[in-house]
Amino acid sequence: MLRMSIDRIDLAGVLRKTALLAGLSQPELEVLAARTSRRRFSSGELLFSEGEPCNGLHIIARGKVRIFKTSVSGREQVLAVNLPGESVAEVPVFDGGPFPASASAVEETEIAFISRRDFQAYCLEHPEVALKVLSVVGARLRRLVGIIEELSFTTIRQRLIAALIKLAESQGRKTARGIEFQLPASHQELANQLGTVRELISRNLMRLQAEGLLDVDARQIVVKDMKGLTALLDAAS
Amino acid sequence: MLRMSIDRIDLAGVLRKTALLAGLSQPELEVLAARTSRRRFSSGELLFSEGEPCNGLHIIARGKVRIFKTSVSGREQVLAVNLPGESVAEVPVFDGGPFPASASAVEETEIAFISRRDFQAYCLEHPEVALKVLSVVGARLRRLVGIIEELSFTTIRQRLIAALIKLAESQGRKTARGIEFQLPASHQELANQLGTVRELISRNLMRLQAEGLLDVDARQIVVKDMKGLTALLDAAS
DNA sequence: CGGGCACAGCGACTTTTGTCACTCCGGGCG
DNA sequence: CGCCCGGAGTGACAAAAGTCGCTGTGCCCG
Repeated sequence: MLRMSIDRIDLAGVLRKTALLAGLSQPELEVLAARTSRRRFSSGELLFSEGEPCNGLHIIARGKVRIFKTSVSGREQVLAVNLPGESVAEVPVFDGGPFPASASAVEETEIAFISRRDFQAYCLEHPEVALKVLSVVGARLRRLVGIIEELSFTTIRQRLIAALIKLAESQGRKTARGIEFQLPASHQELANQLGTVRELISRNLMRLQAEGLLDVDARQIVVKDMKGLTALLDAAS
Repeated sequence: MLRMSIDRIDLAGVLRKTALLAGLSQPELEVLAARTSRRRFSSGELLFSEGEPCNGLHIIARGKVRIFKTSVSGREQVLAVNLPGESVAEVPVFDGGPFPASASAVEETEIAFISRRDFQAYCLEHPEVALKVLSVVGARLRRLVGIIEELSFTTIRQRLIAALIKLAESQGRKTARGIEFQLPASHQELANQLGTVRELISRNLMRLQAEGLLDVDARQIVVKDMKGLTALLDAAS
């Protein structure tokens, strides 16, 4: 019983931190929390698979979730990676259709789960929440359009360069040798995110190294010539 | 004055037929219609361009609208083609951001336009409309995911075959020679929709003809071997 | 400590895709 | 009538992407 109540309080705290529900009062959060269940997933585990029916909203309380499509030949294309406070699969909650993609936990992950009916009902009573959902879905849609743009207009080399620049800016430490950082994932996973295969990541990294722009040592990257790198992006070949 | 009132009635009729607003009562439609303005676009004209701020919802009363991205090198990727009764650019209306893509009229087109503030306010008063918007946006998102899947996993040949099959099923007439139909657009436009260039459409059509699956005569297509065609799709190389 | 495994590097190809530069054809129009 | 134009077919390439098959290298685990 005590255990139960601790869970509840905890859940309300989680819900308060989600973009979707930010700004709701404590009592309102409690109401939702009471209707929320927890689910735990270990690293690599599937939250759900493409095509399955969806019966509720997933909110990430802890961990990291990867949304992706799988091809018949086993290739994957990552559509998004979501962090705590973000929600997953908002769309099928509202249009009643199946999941458009699969989701897996990248690390040990905890999910707060609200059933479709409860959340829909809640939105009807709180139209401002519906509008929040709409803007979250909007952000998702913009990212998808961005992915399409990349896939359709750029080469893998350019996508890789863009990803490296983004990483350098967000994670990089300046050292005497240049801007240093670690690749956040295996080549395989990077390939999945950029829409290609492992080998091309490897090759293109080597090529950039040969051109003197990078130093690559396993996952450790040193950007030696940031200017040159960004220049390659603008030069749309 | 009479002219004005005819317009109003007409507008309410248009609004009633849109998926977003289906099910609203006549008086409600009138209220919205009163806040709606008309815009006319001739074939090829731009409704708006990617990156511009968005100040309202576009509902297609008549005509056909093409949503697309443009690359620096001038290539285009079509994201959607929308018909009367459908809305365009729902997302930026709600998240306040700029248009994620451009839109042009494919033919003579008439738009009913509702300002952002008016439509948002309306959604707050009628939460069920917000949910409708959500499911329309959801459908859009699903199609984008489909495009990503195609771009990431399939070759142009396969995309073309898929498109031909879809056309054959929706537009085809059975004749002695096979299933006949006309390509709905120029090779250039088809290329824009499949994310490639004109030449590849041409070549791949020729190749399918050489393989005996099709007869191509300018835009006239005769599918001689539907089975063979669908077989090529399933055979994921 | 030996084996299994995930990850990465790499050579040798094959296919696909994209680019250029023409040619051809069928209107429409001055 | 002669010309211009947009749409389409095409050959010759060049580049990018993908496939196979191995090798090497840590690392965990029995």
